[in-house]
Amino acid sequence: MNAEDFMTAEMTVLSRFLEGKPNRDLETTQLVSCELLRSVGMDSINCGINTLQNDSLALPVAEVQYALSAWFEINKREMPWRITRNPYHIWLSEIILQQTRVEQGIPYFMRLTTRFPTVESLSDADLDEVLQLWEGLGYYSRARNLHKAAKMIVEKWSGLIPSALDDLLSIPGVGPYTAAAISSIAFGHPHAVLDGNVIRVLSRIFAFPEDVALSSSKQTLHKMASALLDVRRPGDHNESMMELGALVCTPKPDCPICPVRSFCKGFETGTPTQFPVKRAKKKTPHYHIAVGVIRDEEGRIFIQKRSLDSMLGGLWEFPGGKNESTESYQQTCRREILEETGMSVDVGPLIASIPHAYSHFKITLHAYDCELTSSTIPSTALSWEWAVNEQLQEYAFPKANRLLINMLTQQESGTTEGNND
DNA sequence: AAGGCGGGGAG
DNA sequence: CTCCCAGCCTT
Repeated sequence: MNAEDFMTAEMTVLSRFLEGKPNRDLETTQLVSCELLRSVGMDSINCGINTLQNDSLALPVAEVQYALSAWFEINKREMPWRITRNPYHIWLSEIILQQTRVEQGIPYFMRLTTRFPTVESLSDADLDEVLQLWEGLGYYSRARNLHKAAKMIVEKWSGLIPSALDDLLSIPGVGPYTAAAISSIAFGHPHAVLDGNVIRVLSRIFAFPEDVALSSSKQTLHKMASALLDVRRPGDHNESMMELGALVCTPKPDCPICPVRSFCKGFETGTPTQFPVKRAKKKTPHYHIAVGVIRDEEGRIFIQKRSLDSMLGGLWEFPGGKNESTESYQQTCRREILEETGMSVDVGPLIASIPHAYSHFKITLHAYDCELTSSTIPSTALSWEWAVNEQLQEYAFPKANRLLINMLTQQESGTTEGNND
């Protein structure tokens, strides 16, 4: 087909789409080839609902692309990183958005780009400051890798984000998704992204019957995404797939308003929510953590910095640790503080018990008022500080620790200002 | 291939 | 409560 015929075909497809008459049998539309489907085993998979047929799975790619682009232009949300193609901003936004909702990430993007307008300014910063700006966003290895990556980009590429997939993949914190996203959105290179949204959309369109966590499934889904990619506008296409997954093809999908429902096997069979197929995850354990609030003679509070390679690495915390169930929480508190810092304390009254959920376990943080009984200088391998209340705002703390700090601050202001109740 | 790694919003 | 989000890294 020559270019002119292709244009004509596209116009035909578009006008039919706009008339609400998508037509699977248009001979001018590109089809996801049966060869592709066969190569990934989709022609003979019994998904338990019905046996999938090549014909019922073949997608008119041009129609789907038009449906997606038309929907996207009308429905896309405004985001601060959508007003630019500055690769640095695209990179930063993609790191922020890993496992993170757009609404949650926006204020962090604004603060980080304001404080660090360039890769150089980010690479020159202290990791502590980056972590402080990242506090509350979770997955702190992203912040550590971001900082490490900035230094690498300055050294290796003179501060310019590379555009080639292999170069991007060599950057700490940049994996297959992020590399394809930066490459396509910032540089217009034809790489399809495969994230949680795209996996959901594609697994429903194709009624993909296998566990999407398997690497073989990822490969298959990526081939599908690549076959569907609109190489004339890769970035917009990728964003439209993800936006569809975020706004329409959600865990509880709104199929009646979906622009591609007429191409969707999941919709056709009335069982879109059966996809994507995921194995049940095991339930999370619940730990009890006891920590101590220790003040010196000047009323400053003891805090320590978590090891960089640990969970919540680089953040600050109150000393303490996990209860071993053969002991009381007070005993846990005393034992852990001695082990971690070498300081002996008398454990006083309970200040608060704060519940908190992590992704793979739950904790209750029991905080005790502690009295230092040894004059020993803390002999911990970790960094530590005696900090006054105002300073506590300048350190990065995990969520449960931050809640405790807020309670301490409230207590203090309540006693100094006098309680009217 | 499997598990670790945060926090928040939706239902 | 549960689910899951513009995933990456280590083992």
